[in-house]
Amino acid sequence: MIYNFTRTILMDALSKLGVDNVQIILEKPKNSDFGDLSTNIAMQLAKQLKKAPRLIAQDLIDNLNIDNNFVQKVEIAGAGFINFWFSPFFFQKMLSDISIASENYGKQTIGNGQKVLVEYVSANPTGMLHIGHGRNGVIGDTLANLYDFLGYDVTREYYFNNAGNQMRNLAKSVYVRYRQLTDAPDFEMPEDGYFAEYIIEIAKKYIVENGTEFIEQNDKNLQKFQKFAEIINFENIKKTLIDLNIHQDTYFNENHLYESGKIQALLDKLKVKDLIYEKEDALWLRLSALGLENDRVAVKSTGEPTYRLPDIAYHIEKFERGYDKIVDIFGSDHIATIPDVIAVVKALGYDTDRIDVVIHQFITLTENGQQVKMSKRSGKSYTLDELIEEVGADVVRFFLLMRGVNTHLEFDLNLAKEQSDKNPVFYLQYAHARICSIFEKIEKGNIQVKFSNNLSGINESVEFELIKKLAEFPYIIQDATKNAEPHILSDYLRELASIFHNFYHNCRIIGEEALIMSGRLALATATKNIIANGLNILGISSPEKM
RNA sequence: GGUUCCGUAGCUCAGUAGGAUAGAGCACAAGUUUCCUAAACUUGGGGCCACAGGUUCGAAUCCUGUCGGGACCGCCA
Repeated sequence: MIYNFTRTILMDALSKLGVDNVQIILEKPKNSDFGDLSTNIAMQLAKQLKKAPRLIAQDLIDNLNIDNNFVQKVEIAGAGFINFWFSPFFFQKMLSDISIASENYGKQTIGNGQKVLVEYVSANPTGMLHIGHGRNGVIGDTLANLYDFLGYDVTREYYFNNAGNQMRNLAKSVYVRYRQLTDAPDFEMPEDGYFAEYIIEIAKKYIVENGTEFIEQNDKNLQKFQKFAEIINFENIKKTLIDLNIHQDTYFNENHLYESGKIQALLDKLKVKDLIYEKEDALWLRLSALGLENDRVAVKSTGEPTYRLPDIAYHIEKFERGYDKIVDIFGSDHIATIPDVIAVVKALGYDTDRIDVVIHQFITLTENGQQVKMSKRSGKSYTLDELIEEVGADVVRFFLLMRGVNTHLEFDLNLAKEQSDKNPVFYLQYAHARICSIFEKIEKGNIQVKFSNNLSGINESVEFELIKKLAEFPYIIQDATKNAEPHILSDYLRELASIFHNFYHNCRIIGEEALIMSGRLALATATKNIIANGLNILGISSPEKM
């Protein structure tokens, strides 16, 4: 509100000076000596107008149509900043608007019902999810929540491949474990097999359900083991996702692309466009014609396609399903392959600007200051299940979301396990619980509260600080979504909680005179709603008691 | 060797449409409770923003290079 208000009066003044089409940057000064809001527009225009910034600033102020009910003071400072101070009445009005919107404050319609597909997790059913999948899933799920909050029509998709090499490997590994448990203790695991403990569990389960009769190693039998393992793995994965409060609407099987003929259709199209050619019995994508470094194999000499072909077909499929926006969440291990896929999809005539690829970096787990190695081969990797079990879903989600997606985040197990004030999750949740307890006290103590629209009881600077922070919420949501950075929201909530705790410490609610009490209750209610909404978007619970 | 991410306080990290004195949490030190939850609040010390150049009124932020760490560079996905 202060942003729109200030932008409007500035634009008005600018047009009086004959300046149009400039973007006005408004920011909250770090130092409160510089007012409630600040703009550097005069400095921005210095070059264009060939005039000293401070003189431009003065011209602007002279032309500002200032309503003294809203604006207390405007000053020029430093090299040419224009600083605004707002009136208590304005802050009261802001709080009033926030209160009227109630739980819907911050919800927006800018998405306008546009269809967004967010794809995340997308782990193949070869085993348990690990912490890397967790980061992927939690980022995707939170972005989906954000889009939803902004009024987009969101579909959450999980893409998987239950065929191919990795799955055959899995089948073989389970089969070997089965043989080891039945007739052949010395049967050797394939070199690139899955060595993790759960493979043995699957084999044991197979025995429980099917007995221990001798099973010959052949394709048909391996198929049976594969299907068996796949079903168990998917059950486990889905359970883990639910435990972490990650939701998916649709599961898309890569195989569908083959069965429906989409892969063949893609190959045909590529041939027509001369983007594919044969060399050494394989089919190669002519990526060099699309501005990329090297051509890559699309179909191996064995006749099997590489992952590139279905990836391209899948993106086309997404376009054809009519999505306005396509969001992919990938780990940094995919970073090299994405340009290939995008380039081909673009060459086939699709508007790839609608694709937003979010790449997150890897995680390092530390315990007692030591890095916990995560190795797939040895099977010693920490599973998501174990992590959730140990520290709880709220903590896992928050820790995975509290850093920029582009940082190599360090997951400190000791800190995560800490059930104390050191753990940043509880700081937020505690603010929520504190507010709830005020209302509980009022209810139980039969305290009379007269709610009124008159917020003139709000006059302390801590209260204004809190209102300013509350008013940022809608912009924070937009920012976090646009930049695909959930941590923008978690950082904001932490700051909000901090200002609230400060307010709580300085301003009593119960027992104050009616006007002050009702005003502060409105403030507490608004804070509670925003924390609850924010935590909900992050997929974290808002406890009423702690 | 190439591509890419990162390098900011003792530790973990914000800040990168160029702007005012570079911030937060933790750790460390000192304080706050007859009063709505002390899982809280207040105050303090702590910095060659990896390094070197460049662009300009102004650079942690943009450009070039160097160094250090992660990821990727396959007829694996």
